[in-house]
Amino acid sequence: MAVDQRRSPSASERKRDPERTRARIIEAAAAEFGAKGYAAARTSDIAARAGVNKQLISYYFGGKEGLYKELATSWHGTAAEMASQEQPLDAVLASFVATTLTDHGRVWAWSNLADDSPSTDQEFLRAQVDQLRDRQAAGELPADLDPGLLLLTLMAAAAAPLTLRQTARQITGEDPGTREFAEKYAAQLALLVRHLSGRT
Amino acid sequence: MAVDQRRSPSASERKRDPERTRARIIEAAAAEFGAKGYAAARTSDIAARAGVNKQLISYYFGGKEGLYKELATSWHGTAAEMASQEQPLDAVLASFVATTLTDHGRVWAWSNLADDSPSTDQEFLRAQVDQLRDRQAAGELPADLDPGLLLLTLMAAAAAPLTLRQTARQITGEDPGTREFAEKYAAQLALLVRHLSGRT
DNA sequence: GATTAAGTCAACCCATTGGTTGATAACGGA
DNA sequence: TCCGTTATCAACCAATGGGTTGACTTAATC
Repeated sequence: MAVDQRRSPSASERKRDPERTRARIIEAAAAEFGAKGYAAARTSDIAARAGVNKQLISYYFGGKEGLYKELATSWHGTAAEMASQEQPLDAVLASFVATTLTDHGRVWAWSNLADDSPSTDQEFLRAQVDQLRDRQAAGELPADLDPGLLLLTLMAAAAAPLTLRQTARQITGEDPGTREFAEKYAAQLALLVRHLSGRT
Repeated sequence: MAVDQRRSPSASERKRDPERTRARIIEAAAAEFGAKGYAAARTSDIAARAGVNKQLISYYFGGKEGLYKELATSWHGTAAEMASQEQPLDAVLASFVATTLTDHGRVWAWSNLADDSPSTDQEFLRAQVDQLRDRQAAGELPADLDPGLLLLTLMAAAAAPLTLRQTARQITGEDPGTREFAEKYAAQLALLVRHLSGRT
């Protein structure tokens, strides 16, 4: 360790780095909460995974619950971006399927079952509903469906490998958590919405 | 309490009734596990809800986990029946939507997220896949879809008010746990599969 | 009626878990 | 270089929660 440490302290070789520590804790929390859900997740496990003393969870986030809330709100920004870009419906569904494989997605699924926190970003949902309405107006989707409920159906369908994880495994015999499965499933969904749009 | 208790002991006015006690505990467990999930559910709450001493959970089921497993397997019989009857697809979906409002359904959803227990009955799933394949052969559903994945999609879609509970609430502004919502949603799904089948 | 078995409960036990404390080390500015 | 602040940690703490113990009560059997 003969490296001069006084200069350029932002490099990765630092003894103390609050930013990095915070980030590591959040990342570890996403993994743990995502894997086991809030109640079953252990703060000591989160700290261990982050490679950090568990007291730092209190120090930075005010405890387990604070950390969870931070996590829940932290990706609202990300979702908002995703909403803005106009893509073919296939692509939207595919990207949604993809996010269900992330830790974020898993936490989202857990939080959807519990009735504690506001899970999804309102902006995102509104934008998506509007987009569906547009597609209906353009004849891309049947006009007699309620766009809100349709969005709900499509999101649930896309999230199936996550929310119905065990069932998916039992039906297909494969692990629904892999990228291959997600791609195959997304392809199937694309096929399905094509049928929906009338063009067989 | 001047009622003669010695005669006809199977009536509801008994001091001790193991059957009833067992049933009450199971019922209470379904409610608690369904509401909060396994990890967050408290055995004392289950006992309290059942109006019974919490030790009886150990006595009858060997503890929290035993109770949970009992619960998980207890409705496999019920599901099997549901599978056998040949109904129009609308009806199948509707009954599936309906079961997502029950405590059973909620527990099922939780157990699907966690990777602990075998959640759904294998028989049931196989039967449903076969049924879908038949419908494809009959031209009722597009033949180019994989029947297994299609079942997954349909189940996920039907379970949306449960698995995407918070999101559903945010999208529609209503409580997705009510019977009215379930009916409205089932109607929407019926409409959707009709579009799928080609007959616009 | 006596004896045994089954059912139920109040009280206690102890491992787990989230959180706190106080000490210590690193960093940055005077 | 010294000092105050910030970051980090090991050890400790209180509460929670699932489980057990032992006593007591009801029901069935002889």
